[in-house]
Amino acid sequence: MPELPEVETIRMGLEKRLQGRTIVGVEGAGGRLVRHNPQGMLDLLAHLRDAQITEVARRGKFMWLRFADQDEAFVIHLGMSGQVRLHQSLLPGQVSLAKHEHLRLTLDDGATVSFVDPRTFGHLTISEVFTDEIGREVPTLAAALAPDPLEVEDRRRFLAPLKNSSRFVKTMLLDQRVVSGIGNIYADEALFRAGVHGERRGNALSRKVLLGILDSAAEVMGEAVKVGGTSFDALYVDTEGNPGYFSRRLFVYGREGEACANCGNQIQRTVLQSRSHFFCPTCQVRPRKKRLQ
DNA sequence: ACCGTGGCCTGACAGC
DNA sequence: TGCTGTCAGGCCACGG
Repeated sequence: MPELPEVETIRMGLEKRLQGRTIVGVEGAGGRLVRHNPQGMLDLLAHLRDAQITEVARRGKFMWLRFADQDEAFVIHLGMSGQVRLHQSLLPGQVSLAKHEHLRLTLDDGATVSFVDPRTFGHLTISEVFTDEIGREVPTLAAALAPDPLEVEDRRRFLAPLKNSSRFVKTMLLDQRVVSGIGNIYADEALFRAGVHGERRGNALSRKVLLGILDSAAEVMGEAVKVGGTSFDALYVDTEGNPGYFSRRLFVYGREGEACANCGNQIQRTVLQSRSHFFCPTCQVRPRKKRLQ
């Protein structure tokens, strides 16, 4: 579930408490979460044990820890239901891993970091890093990822694939190889703010309109980071267990039948590639339909 | 190369 | 208070 703002909220929470710390204890349950590791859970634990954390980094929805004297990063992807929780110390009765707790790290200050994921769509992976075309060190696991709109100021960098394709613009916003970090919530919010329907084709939109969509995406995600992201339920909470407060500032997502804040007409929901698409039918003009024979 | 669908999983919620 | 169906913030693999 978490998109860029939620992952960034968690990254900041981790950075505050993990940077400079050394991992003194590791406990892992294995299973689906480590499916991308060729060497499995034991190798992952071996990389983490006694490692000193130097950095907590993020691109799009991927997050990773870097360590002193290691070329490998510990990559965390939360999928739909992944959580990372910090505790000052081990609570009584917390000795063994809880249900859906797949990995637990103990730090040299006694704090613990737990990775929880009921649906196991997320993954935890050790991956080597390389230096990408904009000079950032990123894990090879995330090599196909485009940069995200909050790390690249010049949004023209994202234009070419959008402008040259006849795919739906919403589909491309969700394509992490085109621009990363945007998921279903923020795609709909960015399109609403830009006044563009998600079923417009990329090559049917002007560069100006496309840049406007990218600006809106950066703007809405930046605002969401400031209030800790979007929580609809207890599935998304930050590292301290607190929800984010951006759901009250969503204009269209999850608001089918409610009045559009801009024009007062009813927000509609449609399905695009098996996923909900929320939009205002008057503020976001649909593409012209081909005349049926 | 694209679109649409279904699958991966569990839990929450609505309606009966 | 069940039960059953539907849905979910991500992503990937099919088939057409």
